[in-house]
Amino acid sequence: MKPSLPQGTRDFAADTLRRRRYIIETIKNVFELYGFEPLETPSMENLETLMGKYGEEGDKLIFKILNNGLDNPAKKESALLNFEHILAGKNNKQITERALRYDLTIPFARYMAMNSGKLTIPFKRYQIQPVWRADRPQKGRYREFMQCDADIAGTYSLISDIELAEIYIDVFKRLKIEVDVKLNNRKILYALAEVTGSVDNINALTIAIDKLDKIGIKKVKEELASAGFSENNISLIEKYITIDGTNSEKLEKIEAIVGKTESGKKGIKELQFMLDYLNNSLSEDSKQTINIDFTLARGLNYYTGTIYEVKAKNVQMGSIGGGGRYDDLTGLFGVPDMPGVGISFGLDRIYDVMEELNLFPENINQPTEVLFFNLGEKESKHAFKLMQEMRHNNISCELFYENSKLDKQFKYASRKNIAHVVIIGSKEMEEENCVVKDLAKGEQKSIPENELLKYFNKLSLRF
RNA sequence: GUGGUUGUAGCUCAGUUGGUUAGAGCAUCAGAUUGUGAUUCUGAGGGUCGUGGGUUCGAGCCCCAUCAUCCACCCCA
Repeated sequence: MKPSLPQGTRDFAADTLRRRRYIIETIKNVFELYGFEPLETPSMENLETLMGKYGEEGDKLIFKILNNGLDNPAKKESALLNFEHILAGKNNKQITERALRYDLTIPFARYMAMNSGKLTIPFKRYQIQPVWRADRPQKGRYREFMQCDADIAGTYSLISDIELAEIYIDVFKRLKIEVDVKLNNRKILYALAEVTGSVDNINALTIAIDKLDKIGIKKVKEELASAGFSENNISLIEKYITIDGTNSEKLEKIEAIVGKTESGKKGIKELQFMLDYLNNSLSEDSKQTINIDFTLARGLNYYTGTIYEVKAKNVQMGSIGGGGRYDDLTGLFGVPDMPGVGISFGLDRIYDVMEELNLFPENINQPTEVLFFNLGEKESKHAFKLMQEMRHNNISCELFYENSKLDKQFKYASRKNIAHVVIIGSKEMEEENCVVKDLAKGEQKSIPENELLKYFNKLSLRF
């Protein structure tokens, strides 16, 4: 059998993994700075936990797990019958009742619903785990990818929404990625639907305007027309989506369009509140990265208030983060009145962006620091003891396993990017010293054995 | 889910309108030299041409299917 990987999945070798961990650590550190606590949930959920939460398209992209025991001959007939339901596009518990998680928000909601009595409310959790989607892979899109989520559940306070925006800014500043953090509010989108009499058709409306920066105003209008919007409404929508200026100018202009409806008023007020806080706390630089964008819609249909989306500048890539406020997430699981707000970082896309823009620090790899050469039986035994002493003092070392020719041992060191080699041959053993060579500089010196540890400690190779 | 691209040695690729034993560079391994490495020289191994069918006297090349890849759409991180 020829080994291969399932579509859209990847192995990660050391170099990649170290860089991924660098990003994860950065995100994790910021999450913890803001008081979030870690949580992990199983890779699979009951199918009914996930179905219907991500819209029709989303349901199709959920990886479903086939039940065991379907090959039981005694149940063949009912299995065939049940499979008919699957073919008809319906789910059937007898065939599949579990699925791989599609995101981290719904599992979190499920967890909240199951533990609402025990948790300290508001509950702030972060979760960094892979998710799976049965999408066709393409640039920046994988079937297995890592999400890094932070959610706050149990408060309507917009301070939590504001904190999440700050987290986006902090993380990307630390990673040195220039970003555009887009902000909108679902209530404003809803208000637009109201004033254009398309509340029932809000999905078509949001999908169309969300595409503005991709397909342009003309095509958006065409799409609206074919979705049945009247000319009057289309020109109103055009006014809406072409609003420009500074953030506060945008808020002023939107007033004229949706300011008369209840939800419009509310949405504007909420955004205004957030902006006031952000303008007060952010540095001048960071203020520029926050941008109100009324065309931002986001597909997930459980959002009800603030919505976020982050795009990297100077690179062609889908959004590298997104999130929003949902005022009733656990309601679906029988626990009412549990509002929340959350954001997600797309690790894999962040990685791709950093790779493309060359943003990873040089010294991110922490290979072995010292390689002890193997120059024979007695010599290696002696070297081994010295090496263990170094290891116990947190210096990562290796001893070459075979007594091979020196050039082979040198090659191993340079291929593994090991900075120093220690050579102990019979001469050195007699004289109780060793030769330390810096491979990058090509310099070497003789050091007494008992000063070896001190020597490397001084170099303080770790960062 | 729809459409297209690509798949030849460990890696990057070449391979004429179908025509004998499928090539190169790099890498690998062995040997030649030095108790001190990215140099040089010599030699070697390694491919059921993604997989399975078909057309043909003959297929790496043509046809079909399938798997994977990259990309666009849909949607999304």
